[in-house]
Amino acid sequence: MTTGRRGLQPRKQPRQARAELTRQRILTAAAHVFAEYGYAAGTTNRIAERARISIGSLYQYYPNKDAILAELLTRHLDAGGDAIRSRQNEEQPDSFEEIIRGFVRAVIENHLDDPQLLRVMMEHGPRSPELFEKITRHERDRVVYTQELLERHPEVRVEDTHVAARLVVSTVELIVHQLIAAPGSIDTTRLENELVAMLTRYVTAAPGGAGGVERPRDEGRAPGGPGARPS
Amino acid sequence: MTTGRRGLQPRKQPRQARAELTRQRILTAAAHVFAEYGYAAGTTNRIAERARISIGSLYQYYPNKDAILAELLTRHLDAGGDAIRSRQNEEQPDSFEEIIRGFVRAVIENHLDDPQLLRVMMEHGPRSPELFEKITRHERDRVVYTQELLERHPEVRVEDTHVAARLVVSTVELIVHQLIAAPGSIDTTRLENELVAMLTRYVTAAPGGAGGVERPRDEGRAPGGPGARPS
DNA sequence: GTCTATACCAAGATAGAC
DNA sequence: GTCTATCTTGGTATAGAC
Repeated sequence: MTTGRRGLQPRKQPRQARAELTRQRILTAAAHVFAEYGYAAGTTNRIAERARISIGSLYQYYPNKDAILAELLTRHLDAGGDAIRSRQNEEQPDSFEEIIRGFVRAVIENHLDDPQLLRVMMEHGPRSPELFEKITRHERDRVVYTQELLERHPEVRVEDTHVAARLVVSTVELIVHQLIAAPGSIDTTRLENELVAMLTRYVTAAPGGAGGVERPRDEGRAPGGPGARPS
Repeated sequence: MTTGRRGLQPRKQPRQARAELTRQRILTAAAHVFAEYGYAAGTTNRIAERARISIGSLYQYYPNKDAILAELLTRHLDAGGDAIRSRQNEEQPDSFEEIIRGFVRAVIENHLDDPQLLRVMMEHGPRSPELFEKITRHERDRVVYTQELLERHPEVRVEDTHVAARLVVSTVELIVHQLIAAPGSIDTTRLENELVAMLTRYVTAAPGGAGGVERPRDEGRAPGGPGARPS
Protein backbone atom coordinates (compact mmCIF):
# COMPACT_ATOMS: atom_id res chain seq x y z
CA MET A 1 0.00 0.00 0.00
CA THR A 2 1.45 3.27 -0.98
CA THR A 3 -0.91 5.39 1.07
CA GLY A 4 -1.10 3.28 4.13
CA ARG A 5 -2.71 5.75 6.50
CA ARG A 6 -6.40 6.23 6.80
CA GLY A 7 -7.78 9.73 6.92
CA LEU A 8 -9.09 9.30 10.40
CA GLN A 9 -5.74 8.64 11.97
CA PRO A 10 -4.48 11.60 13.97
CA ARG A 11 -1.16 11.45 12.11
CA LYS A 12 0.64 12.91 15.06
CA GLN A 13 1.02 16.52 13.95
CA PRO A 14 4.09 18.16 15.43
CA ARG A 15 2.31 21.05 16.97
CA GLN A 16 4.85 22.51 19.35
CA ALA A 17 8.19 20.98 18.49
CA ARG A 18 8.28 22.12 14.92
CA ALA A 19 7.13 25.59 15.78
CA GLU A 20 9.80 25.95 18.40
CA LEU A 21 12.36 24.90 15.85
CA THR A 22 11.20 27.57 13.46
CA ARG A 23 11.41 30.21 16.14
CA GLN A 24 14.95 29.16 16.73
CA ARG A 25 15.73 29.38 13.04
CA ILE A 26 14.41 32.89 12.94
CA LEU A 27 16.42 33.86 15.96
CA THR A 28 19.62 32.48 14.54
CA ALA A 29 19.03 34.18 11.24
CA ALA A 30 18.25 37.44 12.97
CA ALA A 31 21.43 37.21 14.96
CA HIS A 32 23.49 36.94 11.82
CA VAL A 33 21.62 39.61 9.97
CA PHE A 34 21.70 42.12 12.81
CA ALA A 35 25.35 41.42 13.29
CA GLU A 36 26.13 41.97 9.65
CA TYR A 37 23.88 44.88 8.80
CA GLY A 38 23.14 46.55 12.10
CA TYR A 39 19.71 47.11 13.50
CA ALA A 40 18.25 49.54 10.98
CA ALA A 41 19.49 47.77 7.86
CA GLY A 42 18.78 44.39 9.39
CA THR A 43 15.37 44.19 7.79
CA THR A 44 12.74 41.59 8.45
CA ASN A 45 12.94 40.61 4.82
CA ARG A 46 16.60 39.80 5.15
CA ILE A 47 15.95 37.86 8.29
CA ALA A 48 13.22 35.84 6.66
CA GLU A 49 15.39 35.25 3.64
CA ARG A 50 18.23 34.01 5.76
CA ALA A 51 15.95 31.78 7.78
CA ARG A 52 14.61 30.52 4.47
CA ILE A 53 11.03 31.17 5.31
CA SER A 54 8.75 33.79 3.85
CA ILE A 55 8.15 37.12 5.41
CA GLY A 56 4.59 36.11 6.14
CA SER A 57 5.68 33.11 8.13
CA LEU A 58 8.07 35.19 10.13
CA TYR A 59 5.25 37.38 11.32
CA GLN A 60 3.41 34.39 12.54
CA TYR A 61 6.11 33.74 15.06
CA TYR A 62 6.98 37.24 16.09
CA PRO A 63 4.66 40.22 16.14
CA ASN A 64 7.30 42.64 14.96
CA LYS A 65 10.95 43.25 14.46
CA ASP A 66 11.62 44.55 17.93
CA ALA A 67 10.22 41.43 19.47
CA ILE A 68 12.91 39.44 17.71
CA LEU A 69 15.63 41.66 18.99
CA ALA A 70 14.09 41.59 22.42
CA GLU A 71 14.18 37.84 22.61
CA LEU A 72 17.72 37.78 21.35
CA LEU A 73 18.77 40.15 24.05
CA THR A 74 16.81 38.40 26.74
CA ARG A 75 18.57 35.18 25.96
CA HIS A 76 21.91 36.87 26.12
CA LEU A 77 21.22 38.45 29.46
CA ASP A 78 19.89 35.22 30.87
CA ALA A 79 22.92 33.36 29.64
CA GLY A 80 25.15 35.90 31.30
CA GLY A 81 23.28 35.63 34.56
CA ASP A 82 23.35 31.87 34.48
CA ALA A 83 27.04 31.80 33.76
CA ILE A 84 27.85 33.93 36.74
CA ARG A 85 25.49 32.09 39.02
CA SER A 86 26.87 28.71 38.05
CA ARG A 87 30.41 29.87 38.62
CA GLN A 88 29.41 31.18 41.96
CA ASN A 89 28.05 27.81 42.99
CA GLU A 90 30.61 25.51 41.47
CA GLU A 91 33.78 26.94 42.81
CA GLN A 92 34.65 29.14 45.68
CA PRO A 93 38.07 30.46 44.85
CA ASP A 94 39.89 31.97 47.74
CA SER A 95 41.91 34.79 46.25
CA PHE A 96 40.05 37.84 45.19
CA GLU A 97 41.88 37.82 41.92
CA GLU A 98 40.35 34.48 41.07
CA ILE A 99 36.89 35.80 41.72
CA ILE A 100 37.47 38.71 39.40
CA ARG A 101 38.91 36.33 36.86
CA GLY A 102 35.84 34.17 36.96
CA PHE A 103 33.70 37.20 36.42
CA VAL A 104 35.75 38.45 33.51
CA ARG A 105 35.89 35.04 31.94
CA ALA A 106 32.16 34.58 32.16
CA VAL A 107 31.59 37.82 30.33
CA ILE A 108 34.13 36.99 27.67
CA GLU A 109 32.67 33.58 27.05
CA ASN A 110 29.22 35.00 26.83
CA HIS A 111 30.40 37.30 24.07
CA LEU A 112 32.47 34.96 22.02
CA ASP A 113 29.57 33.54 20.06
CA ASP A 114 28.81 36.61 18.12
CA PRO A 115 30.39 39.78 19.32
CA GLN A 116 29.09 41.93 16.50
CA LEU A 117 25.57 41.00 17.35
CA LEU A 118 26.03 41.99 20.92
CA ARG A 119 27.19 45.42 19.99
CA VAL A 120 24.10 45.92 17.91
CA MET A 121 21.89 44.74 20.70
CA MET A 122 23.37 46.96 23.31
CA GLU A 123 23.71 49.95 21.12
CA HIS A 124 21.00 50.22 18.56
CA GLY A 125 18.08 48.35 19.88
CA PRO A 126 16.98 49.32 23.31
CA ARG A 127 14.62 52.13 22.49
CA SER A 128 11.58 50.29 23.67
CA PRO A 129 11.01 51.03 27.34
CA GLU A 130 10.47 47.37 28.11
CA LEU A 131 13.86 46.46 26.74
CA PHE A 132 15.52 49.36 28.42
CA GLU A 133 14.02 48.35 31.73
CA LYS A 134 15.35 44.86 31.29
CA ILE A 135 18.87 46.02 30.58
CA THR A 136 18.87 48.52 33.38
CA ARG A 137 17.62 45.99 35.86
CA HIS A 138 20.19 43.48 34.77
CA GLU A 139 23.03 45.91 35.15
CA ARG A 140 21.80 47.06 38.52
CA ASP A 141 21.74 43.49 39.75
CA ARG A 142 25.28 43.01 38.71
CA VAL A 143 26.40 46.17 40.41
CA VAL A 144 24.69 45.13 43.61
CA TYR A 145 26.25 41.71 43.46
CA THR A 146 29.68 43.14 42.82
CA GLN A 147 29.33 45.67 45.55
CA GLU A 148 28.53 42.95 48.07
CA LEU A 149 31.53 41.08 46.85
CA LEU A 150 33.74 44.07 47.41
CA GLU A 151 32.38 44.65 50.87
CA ARG A 152 32.71 41.06 51.90
CA HIS A 153 36.29 40.66 50.88
CA PRO A 154 39.03 41.74 53.26
CA GLU A 155 41.64 42.36 50.58
CA VAL A 156 39.54 45.09 49.08
CA ARG A 157 40.53 48.66 49.71
CA VAL A 158 38.22 51.19 48.21
CA GLU A 159 36.52 54.19 49.67
CA ASP A 160 33.18 53.92 47.97
CA THR A 161 32.22 50.38 47.14
CA HIS A 162 29.25 51.45 45.11
CA VAL A 163 31.23 53.61 42.76
CA ALA A 164 33.92 50.99 42.54
CA ALA A 165 31.37 48.33 41.74
CA ARG A 166 29.87 50.39 38.96
CA LEU A 167 33.28 51.04 37.56
CA VAL A 168 34.20 47.39 37.62
CA VAL A 169 30.98 46.17 36.06
CA SER A 170 30.98 48.78 33.32
CA THR A 171 34.62 48.26 32.55
CA VAL A 172 34.32 44.55 32.10
CA GLU A 173 31.21 44.75 30.02
CA LEU A 174 32.27 47.62 27.78
CA ILE A 175 35.84 46.60 27.25
CA VAL A 176 34.94 43.07 26.38
CA HIS A 177 32.31 44.29 23.95
CA GLN A 178 34.67 46.68 22.31
CA LEU A 179 37.88 44.75 22.15
CA ILE A 180 36.46 41.41 21.16
CA ALA A 181 34.46 42.94 18.36
CA ALA A 182 37.34 45.13 17.25
CA PRO A 183 39.01 44.48 13.91
CA GLY A 184 42.56 43.90 15.10
CA SER A 185 41.25 41.69 17.79
CA ILE A 186 43.29 41.02 20.86
CA ASP A 187 43.87 37.48 21.97
CA THR A 188 41.17 36.67 24.46
CA THR A 189 43.50 35.11 26.98
CA ARG A 190 45.65 38.17 26.98
CA LEU A 191 42.62 40.39 27.26
CA GLU A 192 41.44 38.40 30.22
CA ASN A 193 44.77 38.66 31.97
CA GLU A 194 45.14 42.37 31.44
CA LEU A 195 41.61 43.12 32.50
CA VAL A 196 41.97 41.01 35.60
CA ALA A 197 45.24 42.70 36.44
CA MET A 198 43.78 46.14 36.02
CA LEU A 199 40.72 45.53 38.12
CA THR A 200 42.44 43.58 40.84
CA ARG A 201 45.10 46.17 41.32
CA TYR A 202 42.53 48.90 41.35
CA VAL A 203 40.38 47.31 43.95
CA THR A 204 42.96 45.82 46.26
CA ALA A 205 45.63 48.50 46.33
CA ALA A 206 45.50 50.60 49.45
CA PRO A 207 44.31 54.15 48.86
CA GLY A 208 47.30 56.43 48.96
CA GLY A 209 49.51 53.73 47.55
CA ALA A 210 50.81 53.73 44.02
CA GLY A 211 48.53 56.04 42.14
CA GLY A 212 46.23 56.30 45.09
CA VAL A 213 43.03 58.25 45.07
CA GLU A 214 43.77 60.37 48.07
CA ARG A 215 44.62 63.56 46.38
CA PRO A 216 43.12 66.93 47.14
CA ARG A 217 39.81 67.18 45.36
CA ASP A 218 38.64 70.20 43.46
CA GLU A 219 41.60 72.19 42.54
CA GLY A 220 39.44 74.74 40.87
CA ARG A 221 38.47 72.72 37.84
CA ALA A 222 35.56 74.46 36.21
CA PRO A 223 33.41 73.21 33.36
CA GLY A 224 34.60 74.75 30.15
CA GLY A 225 38.12 75.03 31.40
CA PRO A 226 41.23 74.63 29.32
CA GLY A 227 40.79 72.50 26.29
CA ALA A 228 37.07 72.79 26.17
CA ARG A 229 35.45 74.02 23.00
CA PRO A 230 32.09 75.50 22.18
CA SER A 231 30.56 72.87 19.90
CA MET B 1 12.66 109.76 3.48
CA THR B 2 11.16 106.52 4.50
CA THR B 3 12.77 104.46 1.76
CA GLY B 4 16.13 106.07 1.76
CA ARG B 5 18.08 103.49 -0.20
CA ARG B 6 18.35 103.51 -3.91
CA GLY B 7 17.98 100.26 -5.78
CA LEU B 8 21.52 100.36 -7.03
CA GLN B 9 23.14 100.36 -3.65
CA PRO B 10 24.69 97.00 -2.82
CA ARG B 11 22.86 96.96 0.50
CA LYS B 12 25.59 94.87 2.08
CA GLN B 13 23.94 91.48 1.95
CA PRO B 14 25.16 89.21 4.71
CA ARG B 15 26.31 86.46 2.46
CA GLN B 16 28.53 84.31 4.66
CA ALA B 17 27.91 85.35 8.22
CA ARG B 18 24.22 84.66 8.23
CA ALA B 19 24.60 81.36 6.46
CA GLU B 20 27.20 80.23 8.94
CA LEU B 21 24.85 81.12 11.72
CA THR B 22 22.11 79.01 10.23
CA ARG B 23 24.44 76.06 9.86
CA GLN B 24 25.23 76.40 13.52
CA ARG B 25 21.54 76.50 14.40
CA ILE B 26 20.98 73.30 12.49
CA LEU B 27 23.89 71.64 14.18
CA THR B 28 22.72 72.60 17.62
CA ALA B 29 19.23 71.44 16.89
CA ALA B 30 20.51 68.18 15.49
CA ALA B 31 22.58 67.61 18.58
CA HIS B 32 19.53 67.90 20.78
CA VAL B 33 17.34 65.83 18.54
CA PHE B 34 19.84 63.02 18.09
CA ALA B 35 20.48 63.01 21.78
CA GLU B 36 16.81 62.77 22.59
CA TYR B 37 15.57 60.41 19.90
CA GLY B 38 18.62 58.52 18.76
CA TYR B 39 19.85 58.42 15.21
CA ALA B 40 17.04 56.61 13.46
CA ALA B 41 14.19 58.48 15.10
CA GLY B 42 16.11 61.72 14.93
CA THR B 43 14.49 62.72 11.68
CA THR B 44 15.41 65.64 9.53
CA ASN B 45 11.91 66.96 10.03
CA ARG B 46 12.40 67.12 13.74
CA ILE B 47 15.77 68.74 13.34
CA ALA B 48 14.35 71.38 11.04
CA GLU B 49 11.47 71.94 13.40
CA ARG B 50 13.76 72.41 16.34
CA ALA B 51 16.01 74.75 14.38
CA ARG B 52 12.87 76.62 13.41
CA ILE B 53 13.54 76.48 9.75
CA SER B 54 11.74 74.50 7.11
CA ILE B 55 12.86 71.15 5.91
CA GLY B 56 13.63 72.66 2.54
CA SER B 57 16.00 75.16 4.03
CA LEU B 58 17.78 72.50 5.95
CA TYR B 59 18.64 70.69 2.76
CA GLN B 60 20.19 73.79 1.40
CA TYR B 61 22.82 73.66 4.08
CA TYR B 62 23.40 69.95 4.32
CA PRO B 63 23.01 67.46 1.50
CA ASN B 64 21.60 64.76 3.73
CA LYS B 65 21.11 63.60 7.26
CA ASP B 66 24.40 61.79 7.54
CA ALA B 67 26.29 64.91 6.62
CA ILE B 68 24.85 66.60 9.68
CA LEU B 69 25.91 63.79 11.94
CA ALA B 70 29.28 63.70 10.29
CA GLU B 71 29.96 67.33 11.01
CA LEU B 72 28.78 66.92 14.57
CA LEU B 73 31.18 64.08 15.07
CA THR B 74 34.04 65.77 13.31
CA ARG B 75 33.74 68.71 15.64
CA HIS B 76 33.75 66.45 18.63
CA LEU B 77 36.81 64.57 17.54
CA ASP B 78 38.66 67.75 16.69
CA ALA B 79 37.80 69.21 20.05
CA GLY B 80 39.11 66.10 21.74
CA GLY B 81 42.33 66.20 19.78
CA ASP B 82 42.82 69.87 20.47
CA ALA B 83 42.21 69.41 24.16
CA ILE B 84 44.84 66.73 24.46
CA ARG B 85 47.33 68.57 22.34
CA SER B 86 46.93 71.77 24.30
CA ARG B 87 47.40 69.94 27.57
CA GLN B 88 50.46 68.32 26.20
CA ASN B 89 51.97 71.66 25.33
CA GLU B 90 50.94 73.73 28.31
CA GLU B 91 52.10 71.57 31.13
CA GLN B 92 54.61 68.83 31.46
CA PRO B 93 53.68 67.13 34.68
CA ASP B 94 56.35 64.90 36.08
CA SER B 95 54.46 62.07 37.69
CA PHE B 96 52.87 59.56 35.45
CA GLU B 97 49.68 59.80 37.40
CA GLU B 98 49.37 63.43 36.46
CA ILE B 99 49.70 62.61 32.82
CA ILE B 100 46.97 60.04 33.04
CA ARG B 101 44.87 62.51 34.96
CA GLY B 102 45.25 65.12 32.28
CA PHE B 103 44.17 62.60 29.71
CA VAL B 104 41.13 61.50 31.67
CA ARG B 105 40.15 65.05 32.44
CA ALA B 106 40.36 66.08 28.82
CA VAL B 107 38.02 63.30 27.83
CA ILE B 108 35.58 64.11 30.59
CA GLU B 109 35.48 67.76 29.72
CA ASN B 110 34.94 66.96 26.10
CA HIS B 111 31.88 64.93 27.02
CA LEU B 112 30.26 67.18 29.53
CA ASP B 113 28.44 69.30 26.97
CA ASP B 114 26.03 66.71 25.82
CA PRO B 115 26.81 63.19 26.84
CA GLN B 116 23.69 61.66 25.33
CA LEU B 117 24.56 63.00 21.96
CA LEU B 118 27.99 61.54 22.10
CA ARG B 119 26.65 58.09 22.74
CA VAL B 120 24.47 58.36 19.70
CA MET B 121 27.31 59.52 17.57
CA MET B 122 29.69 56.81 18.57
CA GLU B 123 27.12 54.10 18.53
CA HIS B 124 24.47 54.62 15.95
CA GLY B 125 25.97 56.72 13.29
CA PRO B 126 29.13 55.44 11.85
CA ARG B 127 27.74 53.38 9.05
CA SER B 128 29.20 55.50 6.33
CA PRO B 129 32.70 54.32 5.49
CA GLU B 130 34.01 57.86 5.52
CA LEU B 131 32.83 58.38 9.08
CA PHE B 132 34.05 55.04 10.18
CA GLU B 133 37.45 55.77 8.74
CA LYS B 134 37.58 59.01 10.66
CA ILE B 135 36.75 57.40 13.95
CA THR B 136 39.12 54.53 13.43
CA ARG B 137 41.94 56.83 12.52
CA HIS B 138 41.30 59.00 15.51
CA GLU B 139 41.33 56.11 17.89
CA ARG B 140 44.44 54.65 16.34
CA ASP B 141 46.22 57.94 16.80
CA ARG B 142 45.34 57.98 20.42
CA VAL B 143 46.53 54.46 20.94
CA VAL B 144 49.83 55.25 19.27
CA TYR B 145 50.25 58.35 21.35
CA THR B 146 49.46 56.49 24.54
CA GLN B 147 51.74 53.65 23.67
CA GLU B 148 54.64 56.02 23.18
CA LEU B 149 53.80 57.55 26.50
CA LEU B 150 53.93 54.17 28.18
CA GLU B 151 57.22 53.30 26.57
CA ARG B 152 58.83 56.58 27.41
CA HIS B 153 57.96 56.53 31.05
CA PRO B 154 60.17 54.64 33.46
CA GLU B 155 57.49 54.03 36.07
CA VAL B 156 55.53 51.95 33.62
CA ARG B 157 55.61 48.21 34.00
CA VAL B 158 53.65 46.38 31.39
CA GLU B 159 54.58 43.52 29.17
CA ASP B 160 52.87 44.58 26.02
CA THR B 161 52.61 48.32 25.67
CA HIS B 162 50.36 48.09 22.67
CA VAL B 163 47.73 46.03 24.39
CA ALA B 164 48.00 48.17 27.48
CA ALA B 165 47.57 51.31 25.42
CA ARG B 166 44.48 49.99 23.75
CA LEU B 167 43.06 49.01 27.06
CA VAL B 168 43.73 52.42 28.56
CA VAL B 169 42.32 54.36 25.65
CA SER B 170 39.20 52.25 25.36
CA THR B 171 38.60 52.28 29.06
CA VAL B 172 38.75 56.03 29.39
CA GLU B 173 36.60 56.64 26.38
CA LEU B 174 33.96 54.04 27.09
CA ILE B 175 33.68 54.52 30.80
CA VAL B 176 33.38 58.24 30.51
CA HIS B 177 30.72 57.85 27.85
CA GLN B 178 28.77 55.40 29.88
CA LEU B 179 29.00 56.77 33.36
CA ILE B 180 28.52 60.40 32.52
CA ALA B 181 25.46 59.67 30.44
CA ALA B 182 24.09 57.25 33.02
CA PRO B 183 20.94 58.15 34.92
CA GLY B 184 22.27 57.95 38.46
CA SER B 185 25.25 59.92 37.38
CA ILE B 186 28.44 59.75 39.33
CA ASP B 187 30.12 62.92 40.43
CA THR B 188 32.64 63.76 37.75
CA THR B 189 35.42 64.50 40.17
CA ARG B 190 35.00 61.16 41.81
CA LEU B 191 34.84 59.45 38.46
CA GLU B 192 38.05 61.13 37.46
CA ASN B 193 39.81 60.06 40.62
CA GLU B 194 38.71 56.47 40.43
CA LEU B 195 39.55 56.15 36.78
CA VAL B 196 42.96 57.66 37.32
CA ALA B 197 43.58 55.35 40.23
CA MET B 198 42.58 52.30 38.28
CA LEU B 199 44.68 53.06 35.25
CA THR B 200 47.70 54.27 37.12
CA ARG B 201 47.83 51.22 39.32
CA TYR B 202 47.35 48.98 36.34
CA VAL B 203 50.12 50.48 34.35
CA THR B 204 52.70 51.15 37.05
CA ALA B 205 52.38 48.09 39.24
CA ALA B 206 55.14 45.58 38.64
CA PRO B 207 53.98 42.40 36.94
CA GLY B 208 53.80 39.70 39.52
CA GLY B 209 52.87 42.22 42.16
CA ALA B 210 49.40 42.58 43.59
CA GLY B 211 47.16 40.93 41.05
CA GLY B 212 50.02 40.67 38.62
CA VAL B 213 49.64 39.30 35.15
CA GLU B 214 52.36 36.73 35.37
CA ARG B 215 50.23 33.73 35.84
CA PRO B 216 50.50 30.60 33.74
CA ARG B 217 48.72 31.26 30.49
CA ASP B 218 46.38 28.84 28.85
CA GLU B 219 45.24 26.53 31.48
CA GLY B 220 43.19 24.63 28.98
CA ARG B 221 40.42 27.12 28.65
CA ALA B 222 38.43 26.25 25.57
CA PRO B 223 35.68 28.25 23.94
CA GLY B 224 32.36 26.98 25.11
CA GLY B 225 33.77 25.98 28.45
CA PRO B 226 31.91 26.10 31.73
CA GLY B 227 29.28 28.73 31.89
CA ALA B 228 28.85 29.07 28.16
CA ARG B 229 25.46 28.56 26.67
CA PRO B 230 24.20 27.88 23.17
CA SER B 231 22.19 31.04 22.40
C1' DG C 1 17.05 82.05 0.34
C1' DT C 2 13.02 80.36 2.53
C1' DC C 3 8.90 78.21 2.25
C1' DT C 4 4.98 74.38 1.16
C1' DA C 5 3.70 70.53 -1.03
C1' DT C 6 4.84 66.37 -2.76
C1' DA C 7 7.43 62.62 -5.17
C1' DC C 8 9.73 58.68 -4.10
C1' DC C 9 11.21 54.80 -1.71
C1' DA C 10 12.14 51.36 1.70
C1' DA C 11 10.60 48.82 5.26
C1' DG C 12 7.11 46.90 8.37
C1' DA C 13 3.17 44.56 8.48
C1' DT C 14 -1.19 42.14 6.61
C1' DA C 15 -4.69 39.66 3.50
C1' DG C 16 -6.03 35.92 1.55
C1' DA C 17 -4.92 32.00 -1.60
C1' DC C 18 -3.32 27.38 -1.25
C1' DG D 1 1.02 26.73 8.39
C1' DT D 2 3.26 28.71 4.57
C1' DC D 3 3.33 31.38 0.80
C1' DT D 4 2.97 35.75 -2.58
C1' DA D 5 1.31 39.99 -3.34
C1' DT D 6 0.13 44.16 -1.51
C1' DC D 7 -1.12 47.90 1.70
C1' DT D 8 0.51 51.43 4.85
C1' DT D 9 3.52 54.39 6.92
C1' DG D 10 6.95 57.51 7.56
C1' DG D 11 11.11 59.51 6.31
C1' DT D 12 14.44 61.55 2.89
C1' DA D 13 14.94 64.52 -0.46
C1' DT D 14 13.27 67.71 -4.29
C1' DA D 15 10.42 70.98 -7.16
C1' DG D 16 8.83 75.12 -7.73
C1' DA D 17 6.29 79.22 -5.85
C1' DC D 18 7.24 83.46 -3.52
